[in-house]
Amino acid sequence: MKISTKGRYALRLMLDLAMHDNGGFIPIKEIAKRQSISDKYLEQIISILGKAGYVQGVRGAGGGYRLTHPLKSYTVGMILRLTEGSLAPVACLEGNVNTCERNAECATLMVWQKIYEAVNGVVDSITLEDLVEYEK
Amino acid sequence: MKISTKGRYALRLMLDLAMHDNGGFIPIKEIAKRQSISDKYLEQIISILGKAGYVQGVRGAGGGYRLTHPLKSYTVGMILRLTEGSLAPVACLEGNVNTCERNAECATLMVWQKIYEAVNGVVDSITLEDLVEYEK
DNA sequence: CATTTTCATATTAATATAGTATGATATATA
DNA sequence: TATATATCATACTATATTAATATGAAAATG
Repeated sequence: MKISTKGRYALRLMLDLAMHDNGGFIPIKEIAKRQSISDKYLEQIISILGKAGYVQGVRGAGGGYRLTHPLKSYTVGMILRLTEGSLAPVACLEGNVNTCERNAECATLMVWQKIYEAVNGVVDSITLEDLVEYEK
Repeated sequence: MKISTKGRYALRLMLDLAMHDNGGFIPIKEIAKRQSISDKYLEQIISILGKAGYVQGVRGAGGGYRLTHPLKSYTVGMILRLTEGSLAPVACLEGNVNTCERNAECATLMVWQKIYEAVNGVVDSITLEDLVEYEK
């Protein structure tokens, strides 16, 4: 039941971009240094965020990344789901297809559903704006 | 953010014991067959439950396992924590020692704490009795 | 054209997961 | 007492995932 470094770093990355946003572009190396995370690993992670349109990257000297939307439009859930994949505690709650044929009689499924809803409730109710506010 | 087979099987195992409780001992093989789980793997899992006193095992012909306490005294949280370990979404929320020196300034920690509390809230509020009721 | 930075992909070490496999020990029953 | 049944205890293993590292191409700036 752990969030991997990928999701954790992605959140710290987005929060770092939010905290240091001055309209310009922030190089990954700066963030990596501030957050004490491998810059090459961060590159991979931010690439996911870039492809989803959460951040914009500009190459070359003076380049870097910046957020593309207002802080309040990023929920923690969006960021974690993008980088971690589904936050469902079991695979049979994922996607469209119900792979497990025991679903109907499965009492434990109720447990996983409730955990799922509880987690979603938390991550979808917190935005980057909240985190920036909190950090100040 | 997945619950492993260990925790999932442990819960199904306990629920199976609860559903088929007739005062006597139920062999692992029976449960394994009903639940379509490897009996040798179940043996390992129930051994953990046995050491914690959640079930009692009796060897030999006519032997097997049975629950040691009333259904309502087993929460899903007890069973999952025992088999999965802590349900904390990040290691720095675990145990007594705060390994991470960033804790004080860490805004993301707030997120993990809230997830942790939400998950605990769910699993500690559901008992085996609830699951048996639900399955009927 | 030299430097900076993103962008893209391949490789790898370490760890965790999900079991199998082997066999000893205890109990009931014939 | 022999046989079958079942727990109990460990050792082993295949596969997948995690958490990076490594290499280098492409683009932009001064």
